[in-house]
Amino acid sequence: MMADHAAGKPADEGVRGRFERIYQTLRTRICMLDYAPGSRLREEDLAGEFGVSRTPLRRVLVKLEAEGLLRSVHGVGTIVTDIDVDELAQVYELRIELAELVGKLSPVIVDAALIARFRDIRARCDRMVAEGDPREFSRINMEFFHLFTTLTTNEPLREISERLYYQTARIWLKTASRLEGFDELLQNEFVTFQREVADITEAVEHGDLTAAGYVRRAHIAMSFSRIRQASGAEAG
Amino acid sequence: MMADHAAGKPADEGVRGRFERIYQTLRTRICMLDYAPGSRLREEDLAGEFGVSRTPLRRVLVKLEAEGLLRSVHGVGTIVTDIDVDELAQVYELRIELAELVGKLSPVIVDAALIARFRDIRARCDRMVAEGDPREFSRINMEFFHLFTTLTTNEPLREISERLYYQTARIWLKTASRLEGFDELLQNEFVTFQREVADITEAVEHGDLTAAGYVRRAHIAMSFSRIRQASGAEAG
DNA sequence: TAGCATGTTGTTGTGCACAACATAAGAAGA
DNA sequence: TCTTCTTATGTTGTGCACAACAACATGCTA
Repeated sequence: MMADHAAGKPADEGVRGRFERIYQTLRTRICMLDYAPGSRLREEDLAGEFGVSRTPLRRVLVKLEAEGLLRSVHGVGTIVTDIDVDELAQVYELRIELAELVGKLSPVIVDAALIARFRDIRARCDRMVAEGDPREFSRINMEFFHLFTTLTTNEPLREISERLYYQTARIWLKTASRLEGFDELLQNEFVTFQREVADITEAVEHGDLTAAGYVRRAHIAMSFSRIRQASGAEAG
Repeated sequence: MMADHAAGKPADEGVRGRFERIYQTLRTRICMLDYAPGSRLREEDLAGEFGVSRTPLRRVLVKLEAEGLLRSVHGVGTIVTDIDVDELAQVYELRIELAELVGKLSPVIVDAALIARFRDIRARCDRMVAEGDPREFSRINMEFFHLFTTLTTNEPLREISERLYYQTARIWLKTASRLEGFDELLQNEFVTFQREVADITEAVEHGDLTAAGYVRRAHIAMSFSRIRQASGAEAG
């Protein structure tokens, strides 16, 4: 009856569950900039950390590479991809359209439990704004995204939205890290997101998922516009 | 100076090229029903056929499993997934919307070479209709899909459209195989597709990619409606 | 003869050793 | 001192052997 040496590692998880756990862990680290863009990872180190061999770990790396978050180069290493605002323009262009579709295709039946989840995250969002931590902002932003995608039951749409979201998730933190000192701009980002959460929550409360989709669409478009402006001001 | 023992295997292809070649080969076999839904594949056989070990081949199988075309079960085998019309409803729902987006997001500049490709496939489509072979229909349909996606330069949109297309590509051949003897229905399918190709070709000739997207959208929706009807008539 | 336990066979999953490859350091030469 | 070739080092890619697991066949028992 040996206990697991690592926390958060249930003994009854199958190979599929283990794969998912490692995958999500690494994906979160990349998107929270725990792994800086351009930095090198070693397969053996990661394998050792998660208590497996290189072989099953490589399956995770292959998937992350297919999603554009990593790049394995023979004889060099596994490099965390760098991101550029211009390269992400097409991804945002598509995310904008898919956000609208989330409110239109196969909408869920809104029940009390769903409304409660939106109200809960809205309350935590309000607290986050008071503190003003970019990292906490990114965390709640990620959580809110997952909640938003549950508004549709169209599974392919949810999968694709998730994939595109994680391709763009890093750019906000990366841009924000260059704006330290400009607290007004950061505070504006927090308040804007706060309004988005409030508006979408109220739309869900009224059962108007189409409206929720339009609000989300508009906010994604405006968010990217601000990111592009902040990057352009830096470069120009 | 050993010559390659297999045709279509250039010696200068990198590991990336080899991966893509094996991947597309297996994907085509699955979608052309060369591998019947539910049939079992052996990793070692496939590895031997392509002249590699199991290790690199498994990367291909992992990707095909992620796309829903295969299912690896420990101790059992690698099974070609079966497809159901009802399960594909959501995929079609999304494909319909993405087809419209292809004509709207980042449209390409239409030049003479692009028009020539559409006219070429239109001519071959006309010849196909005269012969009336379901397999040849599927092949041209696949080729036309790839040509259609070149109407947008939005790379994520093209990738996602491709993935969803191959998830649904088998259902037509599978449904058609049950309709042998109903030559009128098959001929109707051919002629309908012929009209789609003609309409989209003319839209491209006029540089109206938005219209091309709408035509494509309508045809995908109608095609799935007919497939659902044919399946329902069988079951009911 | 039905039911069950058990061994046998076949397949995918994993770990490990080595090959292929790229990079950087260092030495030799001009 | 600069250039260039060689060598050393470190990393990912591949092949192979074995473990984990499931399905099937076989024989034993009631």
